[in-house]
Amino acid sequence: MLDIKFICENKDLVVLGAKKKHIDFDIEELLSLDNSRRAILAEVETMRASQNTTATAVAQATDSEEREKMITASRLLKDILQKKEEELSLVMKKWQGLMLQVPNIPDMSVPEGVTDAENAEIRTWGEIPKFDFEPKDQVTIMENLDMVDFARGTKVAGFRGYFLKNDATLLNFALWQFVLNKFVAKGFTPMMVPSLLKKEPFIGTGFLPQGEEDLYKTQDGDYLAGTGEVGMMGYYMDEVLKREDFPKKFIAFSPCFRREAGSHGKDTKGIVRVHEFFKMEQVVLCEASHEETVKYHEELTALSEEIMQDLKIPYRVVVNCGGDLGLGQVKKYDIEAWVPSEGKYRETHSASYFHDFQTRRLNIRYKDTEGKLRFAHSLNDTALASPRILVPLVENYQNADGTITVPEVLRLYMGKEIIK
RNA sequence: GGAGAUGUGGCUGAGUGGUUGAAGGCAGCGGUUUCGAAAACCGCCGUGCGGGAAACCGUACCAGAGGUUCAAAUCCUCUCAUCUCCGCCA
Repeated sequence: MLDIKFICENKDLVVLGAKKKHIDFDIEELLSLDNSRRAILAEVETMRASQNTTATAVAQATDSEEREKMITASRLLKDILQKKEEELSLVMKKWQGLMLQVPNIPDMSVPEGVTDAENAEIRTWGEIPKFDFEPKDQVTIMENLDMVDFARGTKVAGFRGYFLKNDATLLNFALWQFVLNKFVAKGFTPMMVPSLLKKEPFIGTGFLPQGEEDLYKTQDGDYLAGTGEVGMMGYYMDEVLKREDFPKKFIAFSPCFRREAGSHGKDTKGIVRVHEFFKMEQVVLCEASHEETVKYHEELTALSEEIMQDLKIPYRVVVNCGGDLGLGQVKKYDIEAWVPSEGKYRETHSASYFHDFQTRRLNIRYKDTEGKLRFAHSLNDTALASPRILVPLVENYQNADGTITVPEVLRLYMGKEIIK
């Protein structure tokens, strides 16, 4: 959410921002609604003031006739006031609905574009492996080694269902432990966060109301989160934090659930796109300063890259184009890992910052050096998402005989060097 | 799931319809005193929204949502949370 005062004063910026994100948004409707909101509010408050004055006078009145007169007058005004209040509440509801639709303004450095095809590569890392044999794809490799069971996965869990087995399970736990240790060593607070959540943190983080079709919903009106960011950001909802405690850095582990409503035909084979997976997410809250935000954005991205470098998986970093940004995101980098069987890079990490878009909705504040309450800034970035990460891992590490070499950094946790 | 109790500001704790944004205490901030500190004393000390250049004015907020009333922290209804007991359970 943006500040309504900011929207009023920077109409052109907001319009250009929405355009760059290719999000349809009628600012004139909001601005005119905001005018009526203020006008009606002024009327209501004037009437309330009058009622309050009368109530005080009634309480102090000694003359009973005078008293009755005042009560009658107040009764009359009450009806008019109630009608105005209803009008105000209707306008407010509509106003709030529109306010939730205003997209955050993308950074200057975000490239123009509509889809992820127009994301701009900013760097690559690692050598694309040259196999002296025909490299197999994730499904073949893992099924041959009895690491995954899709047939029973779909039997039990339906479309996109899967079981990880044997060394895939061990590999997964090795990855979690490796990543967790790294982030704890770097001062991040390790968290296990809930995924079954009330709607407020979803609205707060920007996943609702727009993204509802991609969320699973319970019969109690709760939703399942598609990322630990939702629960982690909700953690400090409606709180005032200490400025001295910034930056707050978390590494949040959680199960993630996505309906993949918009991508029915995509990635139907394997474990790239599944309804249920696990993720460690980096989440940072910092002071409301663009410079601070940019600093941490680069830092978080570098940490994700460090994991890929430790794992020695070739990747590239792209800066996402305007059309590929979410409602609240100001700027986003994706890390894409090389997938040999597809001959291209596939997204494994995503690092975004939001300025105070999320914290304003979540009401997460702190006192600045002048004692003024301000909304904090928030950022998040994937540390590791699994099982997707297994795809580039097993494909890049496959051997001619069908075995997989375990990345060096995982051997300690995995207890073996070769998966065969 | 059943029974009961509770929910007031950063904390503690008064307040059962009328000038209560809310006594008192603690914490915090500023000052007097002191070489400095402690103690003591004095003052300040919530947030959102609207208006205003500002001082400030108005309005709303006593878990949340509705209702009764000229007037609600106070009365009524529902919801949520916490605590105690029982049941169930990883």
